Amino acid sequence: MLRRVTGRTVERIERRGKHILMRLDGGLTLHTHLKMTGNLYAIPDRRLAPANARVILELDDDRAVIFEDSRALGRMEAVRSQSLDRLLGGELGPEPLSGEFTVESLWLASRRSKQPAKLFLMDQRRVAGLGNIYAAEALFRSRISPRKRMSGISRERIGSLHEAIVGVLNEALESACRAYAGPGEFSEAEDFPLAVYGREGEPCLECSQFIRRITQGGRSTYYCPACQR
DNA sequence: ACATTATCCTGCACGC
DNA sequence: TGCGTGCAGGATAATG
Repeated sequence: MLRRVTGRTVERIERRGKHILMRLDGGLTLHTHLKMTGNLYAIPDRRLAPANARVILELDDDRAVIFEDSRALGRMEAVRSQSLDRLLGGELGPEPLSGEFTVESLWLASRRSKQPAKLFLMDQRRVAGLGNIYAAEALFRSRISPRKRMSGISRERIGSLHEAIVGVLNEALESACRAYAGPGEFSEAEDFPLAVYGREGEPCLECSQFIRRITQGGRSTYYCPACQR
């Protein structure tokens, strides 16, 4: 598959949700999803490529692009841009930090969804790019129970949910930038302080009630049973 | 039509 | 100490 990218020019690099798109000439796109443990970065000298690299893309100067993925859940594939864009266009919701993600659009989508709030937020067709951690944090901030059926949430709460999503993502982006320590390297304390995620049994920062962990859609959800209704 | 579960894969936290 | 077991995660396929 990577044979198809040899000799191509990278025209530009884009991102849609959690998808990284390297646009190549000839209508091809090198499509990468990092999943949990993937890492993608450029190094100034291809001879410095780490031994555990899954993919090494040698550029025409000395540099190289490295794709690492310790748990191997990530994907990198070369596909026709046209079919990829059609796929992502249909499967991905609005970019949460763009103008198309508004209180109104979230409100409208919420009206026709019976999904529990947590699963709604994790559903990439609803909002692009929200994962387990930030979905839980956004729900905590807007005081919505992760189990709450989406269509049953008030207009006012949807407003604060929208605000919470944007706020959480902006803070996450900020801390990621702060933690950036060179190509492929991030310092400790990568995340901003998390209020609920990973804090099962610890006291809620707002009310001291113990944070609870439940399973939704096969994944852990953390929330405060007192603050979130 | 919907919801739950298995699958991919490996590092890590456990328990004995 | 060292081994084995099981779980975690995002997305999708398969099953109920």
